[in-house]
Amino acid sequence: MPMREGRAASPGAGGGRARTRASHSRESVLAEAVRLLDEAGAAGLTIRALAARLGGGPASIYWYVSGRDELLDLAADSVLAGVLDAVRAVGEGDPIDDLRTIGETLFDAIVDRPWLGAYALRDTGTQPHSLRLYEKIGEQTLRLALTPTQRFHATSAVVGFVIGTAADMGQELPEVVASGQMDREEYLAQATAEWRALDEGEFPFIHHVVDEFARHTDRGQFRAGLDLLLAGIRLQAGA
Amino acid sequence: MPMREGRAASPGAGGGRARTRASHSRESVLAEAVRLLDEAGAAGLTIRALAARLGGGPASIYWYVSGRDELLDLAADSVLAGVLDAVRAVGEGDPIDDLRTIGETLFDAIVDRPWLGAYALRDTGTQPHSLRLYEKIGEQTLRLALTPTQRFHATSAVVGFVIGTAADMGQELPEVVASGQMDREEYLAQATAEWRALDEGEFPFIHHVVDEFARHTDRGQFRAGLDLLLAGIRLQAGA
DNA sequence: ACCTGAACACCGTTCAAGT
DNA sequence: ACCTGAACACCGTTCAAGT
Repeated sequence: MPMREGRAASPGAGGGRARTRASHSRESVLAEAVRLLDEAGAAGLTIRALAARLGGGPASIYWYVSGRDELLDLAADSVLAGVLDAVRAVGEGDPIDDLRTIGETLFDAIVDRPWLGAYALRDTGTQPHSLRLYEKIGEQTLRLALTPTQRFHATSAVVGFVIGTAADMGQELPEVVASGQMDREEYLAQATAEWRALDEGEFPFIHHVVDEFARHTDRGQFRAGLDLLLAGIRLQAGA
Repeated sequence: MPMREGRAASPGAGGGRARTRASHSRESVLAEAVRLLDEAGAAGLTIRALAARLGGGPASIYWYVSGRDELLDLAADSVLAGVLDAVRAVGEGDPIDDLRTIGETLFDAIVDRPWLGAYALRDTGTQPHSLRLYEKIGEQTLRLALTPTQRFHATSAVVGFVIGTAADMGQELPEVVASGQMDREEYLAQATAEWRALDEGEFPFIHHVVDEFARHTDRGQFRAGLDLLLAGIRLQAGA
């Protein structure tokens, strides 16, 4: 694991002498990885494409990162710095409300960057910002009348729900939208039509909620689910 | 999309004439895919490996399936037949208890087959068993005093929590366990040690729950979170 | 109808060698 | 200390051709 502190030797800064050899830094590698991920998704982040954009060969990446997996882990974690910053002031209000605020901020970040879902908050050992975000969420439960076990479970549940739901929604649109053949509205309309075509005796629930489905937004659905979970936590805390 | 009904022309059945050309069926392709997934995980399911095990060339797979993605989708869905069967009799008890039973059964199936997490209940349009499982979960909410919108949200929340949490836990152990260098206990011990080494002033929550973390089981953690969500749903239904 | 052969256009990763 | 060149051992997918 060759992990050094990046010394920020960004090309083109200063001197003006013509460069023949490419030179990166850990920060620039991760920043470019994030840019590539934003443009092309997780599948688009290849070692070779990343190296090409940095102006070097594939092998150079391995100086900064042990492999593609670690690259994804670190790139995802680096983005959580922004989430952490956005919730820095949270923690003075009603604890449940604050949990909701943090959860929504994290959810929005993943909706913005669907590739985040699969890698955010995965390994607190290698992801420093994930660790701090987990801590931040957990701290809200310290202000609730719960046992340590209950706090641990409540925090895990919130994290699991937010990440799980967001990750699921991020990849929800199968192939069609990704390839630009269809937008979200068309997709919803088609799925709705398929649901209506099902036998009503065999699928009573589907028919019962098909109108809700047609109207739903991912964010509203997430918000409602999070509120149910938070209601359960509040009940347990007797608050 | 060349999707025909499989006609089950499994080799070796009947005649006894020596076969020179490989011959599959859609069912045998999916069954072998599941076997490969169980042995080697999602990364191990390559078109080439699958074809080799079926005794043919890679191109033959494309007769039964439009590509690797559809293969994963269908293989995952095929396994849900077992889950559906296991919960067929559920639906006569307390609705919340029945939701818990279905949720746990699905969770256990994903723990057994970690590759399931990323593909189960993803697209009701192409996954018939996922559709039926979603219907089954939703039907329990029909017996609760909720509005259609609330039923839709409750069902989505349960599905999201179960799949999300299970998927997360299925890939939770990063590299070390997969490569067999470390078992779960060692991993937990190391992570616990790292948590204890953190500054207590900066990470009060981590220190507060480190003992719980050291003792926790994935299933217990899942169960506790699901109960919090179900408590929220029960509260909303006034039951 | 269903499979083969062979190619196309990629991958991640390693490692000796260079600077 | 950090990067290049070049190779190794793979991939998914396509498509004309065969049976």
